[in-house]
Amino acid sequence: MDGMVEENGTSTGAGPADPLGSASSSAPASAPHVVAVTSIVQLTLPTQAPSAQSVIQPNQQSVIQTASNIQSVQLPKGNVILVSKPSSVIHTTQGTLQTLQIKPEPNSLVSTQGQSCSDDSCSGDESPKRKYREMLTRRPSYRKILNDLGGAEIADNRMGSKPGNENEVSLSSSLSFGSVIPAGALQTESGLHTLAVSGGGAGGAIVQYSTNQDEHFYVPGPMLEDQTRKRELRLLKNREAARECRRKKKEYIKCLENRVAVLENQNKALIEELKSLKELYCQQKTE
DNA sequence: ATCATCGATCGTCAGTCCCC
DNA sequence: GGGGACTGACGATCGATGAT
Repeated sequence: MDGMVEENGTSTGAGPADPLGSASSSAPASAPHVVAVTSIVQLTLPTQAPSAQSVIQPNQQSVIQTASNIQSVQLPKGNVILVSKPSSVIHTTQGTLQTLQIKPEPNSLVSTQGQSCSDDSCSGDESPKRKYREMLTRRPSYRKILNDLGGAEIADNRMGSKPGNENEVSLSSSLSFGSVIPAGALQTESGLHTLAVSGGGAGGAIVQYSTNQDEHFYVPGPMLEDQTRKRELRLLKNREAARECRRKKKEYIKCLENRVAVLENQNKALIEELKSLKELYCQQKTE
């Protein structure tokens, strides 16, 4: 999922997995596409309102893109339309003058070059097995994805969490390692039992309880101090890592939602433009 | 007021990845 | 290979909401 779309809808990179990016990079430079031209008509489409500006800017990865700014294509009846439309959603990398090939196939909307590939599925030697393998491989971590997005600067707005938990019981004044205490003495609201025990090391120790058969807690002896300290540290780190991971996951999902919105807008605009082009074509045809 | 349900959040475990 | 980081999965908890 490289090359994600940021909130403003601009692509941040031409990542290989970006469906927009992959659609545009395959056009050979300046390949002419004049086929059996019988007549050429140049149209100038009415300029649209600013709100209807192209969603695909010239410096963007366009869904429909060529290397040259004038291109001819074959229409079903042999006519060629040169479209000059300043705010067209169909841009070249260098200009906005471009021709369209309206292919006879019903499913093909707009194509230059005769290759209407707009996703990764058309990349030649990609076998289905290979694609499945890639699907099954672990996707990049949220950290990587967000780094690629340039969103790594997402503020460290950690949720004011503090290490330790609400039910930590400090009995440092009365406990020592090896103590055995009644279970009832450690009741907490949620039933979690973590003891803070002083002595036996620098700054005391956090230990997990254990119970013996007759419902007493056993405070581990000094030999377990290191183990329990390490465990507590590991749990603490993992706790914070889980928080961070969830935060990144939320960001990632937000990005995906934004991307969906942008692509929906693009799709809408393209459909509208195609509609108007078809109308123009029909007009020309009837004349 | 009480109960059931649902969604969100959290902590923990386990598996995987990645760097040294 | 070892250790740390990351993340999916699971269960527990909590608050909101609707039904009774």
